[in-house]
Amino acid sequence: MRIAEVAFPVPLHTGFDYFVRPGLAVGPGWRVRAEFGPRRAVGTVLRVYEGEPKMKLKPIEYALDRGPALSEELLDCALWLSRRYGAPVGECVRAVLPARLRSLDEPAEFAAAAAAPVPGASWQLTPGQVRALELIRGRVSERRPGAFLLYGVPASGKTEVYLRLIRQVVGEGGQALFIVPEISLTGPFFGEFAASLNVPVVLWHSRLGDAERRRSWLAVRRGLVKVVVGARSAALLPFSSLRLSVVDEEQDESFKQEGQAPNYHARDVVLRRTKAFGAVAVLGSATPSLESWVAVRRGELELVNMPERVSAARRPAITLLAPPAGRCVAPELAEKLRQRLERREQSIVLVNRRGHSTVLMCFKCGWVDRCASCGVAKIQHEAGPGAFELRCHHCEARSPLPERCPKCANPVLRAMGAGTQKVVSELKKLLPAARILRMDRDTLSRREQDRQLYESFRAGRADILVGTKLVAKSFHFPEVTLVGVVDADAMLHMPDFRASERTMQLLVQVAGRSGRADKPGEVVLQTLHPEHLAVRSAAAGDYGAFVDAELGLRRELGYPPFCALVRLLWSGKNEDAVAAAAASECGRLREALTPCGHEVVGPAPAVLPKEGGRFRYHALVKVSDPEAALDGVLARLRGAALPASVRLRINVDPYDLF
DNA sequence: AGCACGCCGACT
DNA sequence: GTCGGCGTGCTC
Repeated sequence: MRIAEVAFPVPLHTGFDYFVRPGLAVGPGWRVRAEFGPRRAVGTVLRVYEGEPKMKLKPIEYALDRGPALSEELLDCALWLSRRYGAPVGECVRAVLPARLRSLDEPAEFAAAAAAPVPGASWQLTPGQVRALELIRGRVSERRPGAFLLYGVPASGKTEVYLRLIRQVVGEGGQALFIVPEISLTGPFFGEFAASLNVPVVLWHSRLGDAERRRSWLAVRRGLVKVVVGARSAALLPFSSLRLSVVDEEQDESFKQEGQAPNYHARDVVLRRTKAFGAVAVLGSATPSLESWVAVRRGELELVNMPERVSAARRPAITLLAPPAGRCVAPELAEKLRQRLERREQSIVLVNRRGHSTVLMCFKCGWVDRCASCGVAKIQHEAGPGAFELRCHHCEARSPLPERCPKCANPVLRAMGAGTQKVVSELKKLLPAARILRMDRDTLSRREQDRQLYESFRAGRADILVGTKLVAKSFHFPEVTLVGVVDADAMLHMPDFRASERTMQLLVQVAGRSGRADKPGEVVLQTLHPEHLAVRSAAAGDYGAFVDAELGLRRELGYPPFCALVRLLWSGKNEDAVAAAAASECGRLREALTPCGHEVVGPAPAVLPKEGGRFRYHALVKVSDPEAALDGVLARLRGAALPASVRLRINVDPYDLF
């Protein structure tokens, strides 16, 4: 009897066997409809085999299409996602299929956004660019697979290298994938980039509507689309003739999908799929992730160095300052801002937090207002001129500012620290003539405002841009000659082993915004920890020294990239049941894994202790030898029995440890 | 995730 | 009496 194993889009780790009627054409990757429990559902065939079933099988009713919806390569990718990230197969299959795919027989013509022709770049390439292009181009045209880490200091012209490689591949008829961070935020700015490619480009990100998503997906599958510029999910598109993949800012955390299974990392998916196509992958960064450095040492990535900045651009001068008491901006920084104002040059001020200030606290009893549904401290926001409210930065719930402590009635409630709003109002007082723009998640939440904001700053209609780390992204503001960081060490104190790496990368990136053109740039970092490795190396512009030292620390402490982490998150409405399930499972895991040299940390209430009325407990498994042991650990976790009221989420290589 | 089944509270 | 709440269990 012919049997088909079918995956359904449900959070279950198994496929389900169905009887295949003689004469029914189905195979791996085909979409089929069948009875699934009390309902009928569309599933995807994982494999077809000949066998005698142990139980009575239901039949497949029919196939939705006349061929497979998923190529062998893409189905294989879905199965790999499931294994690598411990995610239910059906959800992995769903992740590589567009929502509401009706049929595969839609019209074949496809007009991608037309690109305005741009004169070919004629400027002189740096020796680094020439070397990089020779090496990678050769590999592309010889059709030899390869994976490169393009390590280029800020302003070394990585984008020009990407563009030339993409044009080459398109000229040879192949497909190119270009993945960039946060395209849903920066998407509006990519028009000019797409135009400079001079070929039809498809933008792929999470804000696309169903119809456009479906059309683009099918066009990529048919090979009608040659270039995709997209967010992380573009790594899961159904390429037919992929020849080149580029991941820009490869260290960026937005490439890791958190929150929803499968918790994949687009960088890893790209590397695997590009290899499957025998194609060339390029990971580019001025501040590569420690994972990629280790991959270079292991020979999995080839390092390509671009140490020179293009044209006359020089590295900005960097000054360290102690943060001033009682205010946000030190007099020295204020003075430098004033000088820029006089010279009609622009400045960027980075603040790590949106809102007005940090936690609101009662100075008598220590009471802190926490969000009822998330359990985290609320942040003070300026709702209007001089009017304040509290906001939960997790769920965005708002509440009025209490006049006195609800616990001890003490009227003295104080908010510490500084957010973007407070820095803006302080700067307005210090520099009344300055035209100041603010850019953070709050200002970008209003549609189209982001583009206006960006354009008015670039057009010189403002003098100072105050913002969160969004301002560190690769926008080009040629008139910026000063970058100030109000709280350079804000992230260092996060209880997270990546705190140092994140700080270093952010500081290098934001410093790179200063002095790009012929005007020399300057950077001021306000920090209480000028001696800290991340701050010191950022100030010295020595990423290599940072990487060496930090890798030493990671190895010593047994953190990635020298082990794999698996974060386990149990949640449920009954806190006792959640805690008990977490404890017993951790006990069993510890018993099984400790003898193998792995470590189980926890369980403990999650840093975000509640979400949507569900209590959360978490634990961390450190897998010391991921190559050999990760599969086994994940298999053990999948098999774990749980009470029905408790849900377990598995996150492999987590970035979110809260 | 759906969806059914089952066992307790306030309605016509 | 039964409509409906959501805890529990199952899906080839």
